[in-house]
Amino acid sequence: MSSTIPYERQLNPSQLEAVFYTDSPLLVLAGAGSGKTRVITYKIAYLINDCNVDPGNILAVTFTNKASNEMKERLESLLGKNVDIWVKTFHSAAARLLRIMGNHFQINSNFSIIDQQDQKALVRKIIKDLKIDPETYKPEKYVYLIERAKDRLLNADEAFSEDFSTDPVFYDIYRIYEDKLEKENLLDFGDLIFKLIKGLSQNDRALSSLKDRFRFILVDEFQDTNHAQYDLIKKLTMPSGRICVVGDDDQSIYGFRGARIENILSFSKDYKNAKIIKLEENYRSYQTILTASSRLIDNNPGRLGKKLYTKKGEGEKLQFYRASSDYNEAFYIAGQIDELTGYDKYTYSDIAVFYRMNAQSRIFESVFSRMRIPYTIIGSLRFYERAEIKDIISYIKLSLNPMDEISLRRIVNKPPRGIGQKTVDALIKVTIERGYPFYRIGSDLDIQPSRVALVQNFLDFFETLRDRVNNSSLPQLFKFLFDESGYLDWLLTENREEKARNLDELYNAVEEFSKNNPSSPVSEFIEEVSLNQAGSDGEESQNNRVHLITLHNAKGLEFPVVFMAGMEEGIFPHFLSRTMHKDLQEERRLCYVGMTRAMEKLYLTAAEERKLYGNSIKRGISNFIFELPQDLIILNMEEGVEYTSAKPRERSVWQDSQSYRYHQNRVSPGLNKVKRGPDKTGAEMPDLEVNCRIIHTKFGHGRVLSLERGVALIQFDNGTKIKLMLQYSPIVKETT
DNA sequence: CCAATAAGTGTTTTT
DNA sequence: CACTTATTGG
Repeated sequence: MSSTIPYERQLNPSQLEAVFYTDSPLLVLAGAGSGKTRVITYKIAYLINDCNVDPGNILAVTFTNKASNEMKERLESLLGKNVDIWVKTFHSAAARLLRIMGNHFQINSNFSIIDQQDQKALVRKIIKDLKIDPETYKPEKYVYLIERAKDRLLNADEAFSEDFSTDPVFYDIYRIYEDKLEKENLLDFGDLIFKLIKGLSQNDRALSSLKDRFRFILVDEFQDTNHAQYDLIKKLTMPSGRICVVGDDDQSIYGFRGARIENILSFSKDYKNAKIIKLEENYRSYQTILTASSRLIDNNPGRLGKKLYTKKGEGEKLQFYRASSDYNEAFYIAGQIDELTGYDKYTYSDIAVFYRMNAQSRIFESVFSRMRIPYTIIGSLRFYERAEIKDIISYIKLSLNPMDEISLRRIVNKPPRGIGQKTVDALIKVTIERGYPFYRIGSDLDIQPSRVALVQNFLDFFETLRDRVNNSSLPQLFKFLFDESGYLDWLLTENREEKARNLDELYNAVEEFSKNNPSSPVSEFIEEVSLNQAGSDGEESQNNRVHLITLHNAKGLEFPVVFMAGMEEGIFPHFLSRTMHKDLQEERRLCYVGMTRAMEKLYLTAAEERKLYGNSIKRGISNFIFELPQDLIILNMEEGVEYTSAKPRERSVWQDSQSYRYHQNRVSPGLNKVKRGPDKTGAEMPDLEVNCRIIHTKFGHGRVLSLERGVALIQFDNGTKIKLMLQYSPIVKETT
């Protein structure tokens, strides 16, 4: 091959086959760590470089914005030049297309995009307006149903005739919801795909021009596509068949959001001449990690089945640790991190702690900062979901789309302007009745005389803002908004300095964006913000920190050392995974995903008692632990803590788990006692004094009673008095 | 209309 | 626990 890219040197035979194969639709079944992103990237490069495909004719779909940025970067370094190619998420691609061609199918192209918070608020309002009880008719439930209906390409009427839900109220709510969005020119996430498909199926010309434009489509993380997304793909690639999808049925973890693992199975039915290539060589983990995780995932029925192998060798056994409390669990992990970074070759950034829910990150934050372990939280408090950020963004959304009631309500009285509920209601009523943007409404507005001037003030400000939106640079616009709206002053007088700091960060993001996209209009920034729920990057560049991250967010990443915390029945697998969408299997896949992120060392930890939402609850060890090959696990635990599975009451939850039966009352024989590594040497003795408060990894909080010759007598808060040799004890001084 | 306080509530994962 | 929503009194 006369190519400038050394494919043969950088890809194995199966990968090469996948990259070069273009004769028919291609499904690449790529196991964890088998280089699937690499395959997609090289394939795109191959198409451009060696097959003379115009980059503009390629559409590559990724699962997150982060992934798409990464892929773009890799691609550019591979081709050695900037390429104008669409590497986007389904949602951002659809949004962009709707902006461009929406006018062909009755979509006003300055629609704004609402997020889940807004959806929920809107549905709650609808429920209240219907005068039914939000207790029994929970907004979350209806948001969920509406989203699923949209995935299935059903509007309210269609859902009704298809008998989509057994709940009759749902159809009323959905209908009103649809109506509201339509009137206010708003689209939710599901609409982006849904409306595009609808438009395309009613407009042949638009469809064929799009097919002509995207002559080759590649989809990453195919197992996480929903019905609508797959439908869109089919619309665009049938009958041409120029499509390549890459996925792994074992890593499908977004079923709760409509992802259909079956899409992988359907692929070769839908595309009759599809070719399937499996990638089974893993380049990431040692064999032990692969063996253990395969055993776990084997418990899922109906898998396509892959046998991952590695040439990296056996590696170490997994470690399991059970602490008495969540607090001690965090301390144990902190202690291990100390050792790993002290004696071993590891740096902080080699290490990640995974957990099931964001709420679990708190305890690590407090323990790590006390133990001076640098950390960064990925994706938790999502930046663009913070109230102050949404407020500012809403001002701009409103100026771009003055019919946006949600945004208007949001900001009309922030900061306080003397415009209350009644006045806003009147304002909106007229807006909707007349169909005019509200700012054109003059004196015929039915409000208290004392409010007229106040409303006028607001409208005047808003006029100026609209002018700025059109005529100022992005940074200027935001500066204007911060200052002239009175928002920043309001925050400062209210003593919300942290929020003010967040606005600074927003300003940085704005500057960054306008530097990278000098010619982009404001609306593009807003769109990026609306679709990029993941939030403030930039933190990512902070070097050498332990990553704290949810299992869902961990997909696609890898770390030399991984801790999976909270391996408790009810936490992971989460107890709601049964009621909401009875999917223990998905939880198991999530566990599999977590485990296969680890390259060298994998620690699983659990607490006997854990505080969640205010009260402490005791839970058994996750059944996932018992599904692993026990001979590949080194067991450690705090004294007095047992290696047992869930309590009977909790266990009844898992009637549907094939495995629970085997583990009833299982108690491990001959455990290792708490094993402390060769840790703290004399060099690192804590500097304590009599009476100071300390924290001990194992025993918790206490106070120093006496000190002599490196031995401290400590009174622990739980009543026990113990003499400890400082040199060997996991003690730190309490710093609060 | 608004700020402060009380009450209550729901507890996963995210484009 | 931490957050949102409802109520009250100014």
